[in-house]
Parts: sequence; C-alpha cells; structure tokens
Amino acid sequence: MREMTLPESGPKRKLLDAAERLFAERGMDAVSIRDITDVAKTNVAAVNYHFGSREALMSWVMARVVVPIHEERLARLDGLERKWSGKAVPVEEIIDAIAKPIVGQARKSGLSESPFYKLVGRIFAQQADGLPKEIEAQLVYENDRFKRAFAKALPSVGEDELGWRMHFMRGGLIHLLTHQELPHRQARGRSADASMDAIVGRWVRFSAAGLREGVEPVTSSKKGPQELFDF
Amino acid sequence: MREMTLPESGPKRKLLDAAERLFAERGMDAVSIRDITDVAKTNVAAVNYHFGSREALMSWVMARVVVPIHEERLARLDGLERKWSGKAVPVEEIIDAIAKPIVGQARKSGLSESPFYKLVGRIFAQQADGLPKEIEAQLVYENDRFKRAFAKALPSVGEDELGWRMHFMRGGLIHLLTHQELPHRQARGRSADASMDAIVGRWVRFSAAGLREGVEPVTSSKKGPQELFDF
DNA sequence: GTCTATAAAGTGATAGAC
DNA sequence: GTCTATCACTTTATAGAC
Repeated sequence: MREMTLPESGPKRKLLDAAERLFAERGMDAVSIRDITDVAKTNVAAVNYHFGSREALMSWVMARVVVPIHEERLARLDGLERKWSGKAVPVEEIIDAIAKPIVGQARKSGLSESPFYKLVGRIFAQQADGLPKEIEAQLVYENDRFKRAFAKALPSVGEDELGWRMHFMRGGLIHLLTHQELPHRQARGRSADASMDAIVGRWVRFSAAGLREGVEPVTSSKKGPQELFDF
Repeated sequence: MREMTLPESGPKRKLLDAAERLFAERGMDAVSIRDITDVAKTNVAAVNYHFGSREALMSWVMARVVVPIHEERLARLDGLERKWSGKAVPVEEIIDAIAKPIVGQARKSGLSESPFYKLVGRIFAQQADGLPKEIEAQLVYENDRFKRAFAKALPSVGEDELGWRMHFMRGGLIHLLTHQELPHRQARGRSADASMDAIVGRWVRFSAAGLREGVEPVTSSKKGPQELFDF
C-alpha cells in the first residue's frame, strides 16, 4: 500500500472531511470555500493557508477517495492472477475486482452510502480530470492492467473493440453510482434486493455479457478459428 | 411532430443559439449570462427580458436539443412495431432506435459534432433535471414505450432486472457521448472506423448482449446477427 | 423592445494583526 | 498557525432612461 501523506487529525483533516461531505452532497462546482470553512469550523483563510487554493483542496479530496479504491482493485487483480496462476481470469471475476472495492470503501467512508457513491461516480465521470498528475498516472496504469486481463480472457476481441467495450462498461457503472435512485423509483417495493451489492451484481453480469459479445462459449476445447471482425 | 413555440429568428433565437453553443463547449455551469449576451450580441438584460432567468433559458436550450431526438425515437419505434406487426422487435433494432436519432440530429445541428454530443450527453446524464415539466413527462413516456418493447423481446427478463439493464445501457451511451475522445486516444491511428456511426454500432451490440444476458438463444429458425448490422 | 447603470450578493485569495 | 478585514471581481437580476 502506497502511503499518502494525509493528516490523521488537525485542521487539514477537518477541511478535507468537510469538503468531501459537501462535494458529495452538492457536487464539486456548488461548494464555496466559505461553505467548507463553515462546516470545518475554521476561518476562511484556512483553505488557502493549508492547501494553497480551492482547486488543490479538491484534488486532495478526490485523491483520498480514489486512491484506496485504486489500490484495492490492483490488490484484487493481483490475487486473481495468482489464483488462476497464469491462465486467463474469468471475465466476471475481473469485473468484480473493479466494482467491489467501491462498495467496500463506501462502508469504510464516513459518508452515508448514497452521497459517497455520487462523489465516486462524479470523480470517475470526469475521468480523473483535476487529480494530481501522479495519481492520474496510477489510474492509467490500473486501466492498462485490467485491459490486459480482459484481453487474455477474450483473445478474439480486438484491442480497439475491447477499449470501447470497457468504456461502455465504465459508463454503466458511473451512471449507476450517480443515479442509483432512478430505477429504484420505478420498482416501487417490488425489488427483490435493493442493496448496492445486488445492484452491482446485476451490473457485473450485464457488463460481462457485453464484453463477451460475439465470443463463442468454450464448450470443451478450443473451437475452430473464429476470426471475428471487430469493426 | 409536436410543434414547439420556438422562434425562427430574432433575439430570442440568437440567445438560444449562443447559449446552446456555449453550454456545449463549456458545460452548463460554466456559462454566465454575460458570456451568452456577448456571443449573441445583445445587451445583458436581454436574457431576463426574453426568458425571465438564466435557468429558464437553460430549460429552453435543453428542450430544443432533446425534443427532436425524442420525437425521432418514438417515430422509429412506431415504425419498427408496424414493420414487425405485433411480433417482438429484435433487441438490436430497438436499441438502434434509441441511438440513431442522436447521430441524425447531430448532423442537423448548427454545432460541430463533438460539442453537440457532449451537450446531449450532459442533458441525458442529469436525467431531464431542469427540463420543463411537460417535456420531462414526454421522456418518461418514451422510456416506458422502449421498456415495453424490450420486455416483449425479452420476456424471460424480469421487470426490475430490465429496468437496471436499461439503466446500465443508458450509462454507456452517456459516457460515450460525453467522453468520446478517451478510447480514441488509446487507439492511435489503428482504429478501423472512428465515425460516430461505427462507435454507436459497437455500443448497440454491447448493449444488446448485456440486455440478453442469460436469455436462451432462439435456435428454431435462422439465428445469428447477420441481417442486423445496418450501421 | 433595447439599453445602460446599478443593486445586492457571492466568489477566491491575501495582507497584516495577533 | 489562526483570524479578521478587505480587495478585486464576478454573478443574476432589475430599475428606469430612451
């Protein structure tokens, strides 16, 4: 685990917590420095003294949310690759390693679940824009690791096609995180299991099917040369 | 086609055009009344005189973008249901009816393609939030029509499950519209066809596979996706 | 209808007292 | 380190002249 130099307490920590809560509740653009210092019970100058600017504070907030998810994802993927020792990891398990860390971190977070998911979704939606360069690079590495895992599991899917399918998949996750409440409203009380785990499970299966589109199911041994056109 | 009372020319039209362009280029939150009146070459009071408020102008801009797409979607769905006369419409064709109108309207729009797609994506992302109530109701109706069409094609998929799968599907489309450039960057020059038509085609197939997850393929008559690729 | 001038409130950032 | 006071701007909206 890379250690981030983030304070355990003190005013910096109070500002980060306050900003995170407000960003989650209202969206990044709708929170002023004064809103943050009011909640953190510091003076208005504290943000600029401790972080240099509102922008810099925003970066730290995003980093603090994203980095643990990133690290848990890589740890899970490492684990899977060890478990399957060189062989391709099944698609569903790879996708699981993308989604589960979000649910896990939501519980560890001081925020309630729904705002936390919205915050994470918004951060992923703007695709790391505004994150410190160093962390952006980590996310690029993460994306590459997962892409290679998928490529191994789906050798007949061309590289460009795979990139797009991962893009669509990610979009589904972001929409789920930021607008969890919409399908819930439609399913008035009927819903079998409304927990995030269940919903994420639906997303995993949906995405796995999408990624596998056009790929012949492996019945017993390798089938004939497919030569799928990947438009 | 429902006729909207939108001016063909004059200052109202100039303001709508300017606002649309700026919203598309910079995002809804990053455009001030002054930015708009500067581009429209009117005085600052014009927005409030003609529309009452910045918010109201925003609603009109969104409506003007969304309504033609909405109407073309319904027209296409009507056409498909006529064509298949009561029988279930194939999933790919329904999804096509969701996506194609966006590409069509992009060409009719005065904006260049990329900003137009971003604008549409952002409007869909906030799920009609901020739209006039009347138009929001139209979108709810549209969603219901498409959901019923999918339900007919996929009778073994439960209603809640279908709602979630459509949600994931929509998320993929939104992400595609708002971040079209990301996978393009990965595929440096290799890409076979980078047109929006081709990308939307990829999304249609991805989504169809996701919607069909767990559904037994119909083996009775000619199977396979042969005649479905009309992109 | 069009325009200027201005109100009233908010913004991020900072100088300088303590 | 903490805080107040304030700067220099920007925001939406509107009153009132033309």
